[in-house]
Amino acid sequence: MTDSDDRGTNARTEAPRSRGGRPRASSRRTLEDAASELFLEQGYAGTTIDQIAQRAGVGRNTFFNYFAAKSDLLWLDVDDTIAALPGILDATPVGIDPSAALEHAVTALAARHPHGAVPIALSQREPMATHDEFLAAGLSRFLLVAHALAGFLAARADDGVDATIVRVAANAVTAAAATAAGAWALAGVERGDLAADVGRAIAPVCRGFAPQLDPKPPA
Amino acid sequence: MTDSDDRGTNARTEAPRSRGGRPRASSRRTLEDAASELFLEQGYAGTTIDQIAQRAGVGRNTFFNYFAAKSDLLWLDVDDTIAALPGILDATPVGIDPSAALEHAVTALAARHPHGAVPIALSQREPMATHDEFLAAGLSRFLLVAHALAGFLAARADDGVDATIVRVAANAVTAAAATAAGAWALAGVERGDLAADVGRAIAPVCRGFAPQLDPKPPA
DNA sequence: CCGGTTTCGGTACTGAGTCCATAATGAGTC
DNA sequence: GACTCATTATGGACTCAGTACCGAAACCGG
Repeated sequence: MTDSDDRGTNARTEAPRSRGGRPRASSRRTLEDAASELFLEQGYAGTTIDQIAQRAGVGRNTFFNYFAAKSDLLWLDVDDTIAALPGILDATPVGIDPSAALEHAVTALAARHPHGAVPIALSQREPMATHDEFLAAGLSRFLLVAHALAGFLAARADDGVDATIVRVAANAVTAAAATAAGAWALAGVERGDLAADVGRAIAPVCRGFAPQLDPKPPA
Repeated sequence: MTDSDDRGTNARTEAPRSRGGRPRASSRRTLEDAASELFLEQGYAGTTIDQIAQRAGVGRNTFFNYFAAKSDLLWLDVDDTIAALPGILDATPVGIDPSAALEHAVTALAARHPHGAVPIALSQREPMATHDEFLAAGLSRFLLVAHALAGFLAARADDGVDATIVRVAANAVTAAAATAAGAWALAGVERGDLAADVGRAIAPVCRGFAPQLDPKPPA
């Protein structure tokens, strides 16, 4: 996650292919599938990038053309949903209070997430034993979301609102949502509606920050 | 942070030295100092563990006897404060509502933190350029705190309270506190009272979760 | 066919973290 | 003092992620 260029974390856009050039022999998908298989067989830590590339029929360097780090493979589904966040924020109605808009946007994001899309590491917890690296890579996603929410809040809240409290609220809401999403993912087959779970989790936080974020009624 | 044994993250206890054995030639402190110097001179990424060990007059492997990972060096002061959390939780009065107890404990923890103790990476941000690794290592600390708070809440809250909401509340409070602490650390010399800042940040969260965490008044 | 552009693939390198075998040191014991 | 035992230090060898570089392959428009 040290990159800000094309490849890696948030670059799932399928190759703009501006002009010419050699075609991408092994579409990103092939690497994802190879990795998923190997992770199931040998676990995450027990799988090397060489093996992934080899099974995908590709050179080792090609792997790094598509992913910035091995740990990015653990968050594929989540990255798709995160990529939709900016659009959702833009589409959030403007007439409502900032705290309500925040709650609305995050719930909408959760609703957009495919029901079966559970990160590899969470759906196969036992054979993985990666907790640390998995979570560390997850923090990058957390920060992306929290940063986007903070910008959203700052734009909608009164100018008088302290910038720090905006970031605190954004991070707290993100943490609540992430916790609920994690519990949802770990619930296994009998998991229910992600949006409902996330909504229940963030509602208290939004309520708590509402007095400071929302404009006072003029009365 | 892959370890649960003596060394690493949370082992700042100064050598119980139960019985005999070769003396610890280079007390952990020497390594910390050597690392701090080198980080200032060359930045975090530009400093290798070999260099740190060499300046401390110690073999490379000895470094790993005291720290589980290079990134642990970035969080020395924070680890000290986190180590005090269990004691603070135990000392929190039992007569009050769980949400108030949570707020009280976290504020007390912040109050205990030494005023000048700012993590290396935050106090010297420009020359470091490590944001990613720094934050990833920080997540381990976050989880330690959040887990402790969740256990605390679970013990104090009504039995009827959903376990997930307890974890959501603990994580949201931890996120709020961490955000405020980060802003405090980045504020530079004119930073004020950490406990006050943290208190302001977590109060809305605690207030928001109070209806679900605290026992209903019998009336 | 030719320049331009992009990807592919190999080699080589750095550095973190692990493993292991061995040496050094000290405490307790006889 | 000699012996044993536990603890720590140290060095060598190893794996693997991630980076840098370069030449070759493949496609594009002209």
